[in-house]
Amino acid sequence: MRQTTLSKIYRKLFDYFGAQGWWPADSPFEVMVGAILTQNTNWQNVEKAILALKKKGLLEPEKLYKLPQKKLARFIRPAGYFNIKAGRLREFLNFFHQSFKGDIARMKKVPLSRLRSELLKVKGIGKETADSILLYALDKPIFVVDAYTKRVLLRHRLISPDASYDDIQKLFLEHLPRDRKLFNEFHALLVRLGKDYCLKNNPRCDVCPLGQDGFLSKTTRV
DNA sequence: TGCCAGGCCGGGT
DNA sequence: ACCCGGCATGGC
Repeated sequence: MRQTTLSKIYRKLFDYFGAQGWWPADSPFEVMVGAILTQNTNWQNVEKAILALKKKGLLEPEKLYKLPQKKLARFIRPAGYFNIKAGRLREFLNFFHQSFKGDIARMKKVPLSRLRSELLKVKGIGKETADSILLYALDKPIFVVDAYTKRVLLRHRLISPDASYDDIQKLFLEHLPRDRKLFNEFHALLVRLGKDYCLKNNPRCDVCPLGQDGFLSKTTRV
């Protein structure tokens, strides 16, 4: 891939869609909770769960930390997998409390690579969730790869079907300036494109902003 | 009405 | 190192 390929795609998406204003949340803590709740789940359902917690004033580090898992599960029910996710949130909240006393600023002081490996040790936090937390809650310069990212890149022949998370992440990290605002906006734009034009069952390739037959020539294939 | 949504884990090969 | 089943609600 040429250096400019991703930059061109970014410019094209930004010109077309404009700024996406991610992550939709009132606080970094809400981003972290949302990142776990949205695992393999429609964002609309996550919003319901978030709202349920907000209504009870529970969407704060200490409050949620003290909430029994059983009750937590009841509030986040609309987000699906609620028992699994209650357990995962519990794991994360323990980590957040024990390592940083529930303090975002304290957490932000840890260097990116070390914080990432610590997050990945938390049961229930995988690469995408960790990177979402790092980028969108803590302003760290890391790129988030998700199902939309893969689908869009695959459709435009910029990756092979068996490309791994790390393969795809490397593309962005190695071909773009290390700029957290760029990473933030770019990923949000890819999701937007994925939602509006690159759906699994209803693709609208004929009117895709990046072009119908793949964005660039075949020589740019990875 | 079935299919899908901003994954991850644990056990098996 | 992969592959698969399980986890669950709500919208279209």
